[in-house]
Amino acid sequence: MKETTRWLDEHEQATWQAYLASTRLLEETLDRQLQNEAGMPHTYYGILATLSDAPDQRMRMSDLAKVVRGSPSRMTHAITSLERKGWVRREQCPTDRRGQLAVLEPAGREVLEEKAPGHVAEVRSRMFDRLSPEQVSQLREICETILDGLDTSACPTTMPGRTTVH
Amino acid sequence: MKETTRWLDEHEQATWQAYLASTRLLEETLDRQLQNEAGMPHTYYGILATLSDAPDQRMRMSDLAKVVRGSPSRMTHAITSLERKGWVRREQCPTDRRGQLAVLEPAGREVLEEKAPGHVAEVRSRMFDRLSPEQVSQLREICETILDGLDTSACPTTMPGRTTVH
DNA sequence: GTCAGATACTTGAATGTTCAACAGTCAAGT
DNA sequence: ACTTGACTGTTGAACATTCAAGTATCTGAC
Repeated sequence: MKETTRWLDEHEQATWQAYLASTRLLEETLDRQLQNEAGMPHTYYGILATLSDAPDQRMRMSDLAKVVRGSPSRMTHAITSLERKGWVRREQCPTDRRGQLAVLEPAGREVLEEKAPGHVAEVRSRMFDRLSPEQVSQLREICETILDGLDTSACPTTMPGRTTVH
Repeated sequence: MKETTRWLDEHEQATWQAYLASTRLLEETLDRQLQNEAGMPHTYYGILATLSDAPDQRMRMSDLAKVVRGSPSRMTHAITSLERKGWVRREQCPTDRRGQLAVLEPAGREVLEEKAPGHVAEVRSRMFDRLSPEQVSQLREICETILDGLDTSACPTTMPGRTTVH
């Protein structure tokens, strides 16, 4: 308990500041873009995208929550909101009466297909187009390392197969 | 307009997924820790920390917003909330009658000093302790590059001098 | 000096997130 | 069969953030 704190040195501080600023600003930028063009935040887009990759365009709430890394509560609220827009529908899980399935509606798939190109373009222009191939690899390595230290549940390295871009 | 979209290849997708997951999860972790231990979100902690580094522990709302990269509205709400907790106080700006100064209260400084070690420890254990020195440098480079492409206003590379850790 | 436009901050409504508490269901043991 | 405990999902309140609109003040051009 008595140990004196190991503060961040100058380089670490600068790194931390840059990290915070860039990650927040990027998230904010993507959020705003999707909000304007698709009428939903980035996280909701992620939900639709995940659903569209799922077999039969449907998924259990809890699984969805795991993949997207959101709380159960968040999922409930999110799906409720997406349901109101007609982009998603709930369905009783046939094998488990506790369960609910979130099902992507045609309208939802449409929005997704319509807005995906713009979104990818944004991601590219803000991130991948600015980094060298080596930097992309470095970033991946770094993020996966950090993730390993955080992710108590869920997949350590592999992602479920995705055909669409998020 | 007709251009076919350049989708992300497999490696880019994996990178993007890892990036999203790690940044969100890390932010969430820090947020939760500060919420539990200090009773405020990470962004509010950043505001207090910024104030504590400012000359005379005070700063114009707009300058504060610039440094922390938040909207004016956010600042108003945030300072209002911090004021309610007695950690900050508003003061009329002497040179510009439109202006407001946010002033760090002793109580605010106390919370900051009390909670800073735990916060730094968390940042270390989640991030810096897991990365090699080269990776830290790479990360800094990457974040600064991305930031350059996003930051319309504010400082491109240099941060205002900070003595405290965030 | 005055007026137009920019700047600084506030307000209130809407949205998304979290948390704690809850109800229904399952699975395992007894 | 029953009970216990885990799991699934929902609810409502609290909170942070955004957006659009509004007020007050400053600044510069005329």
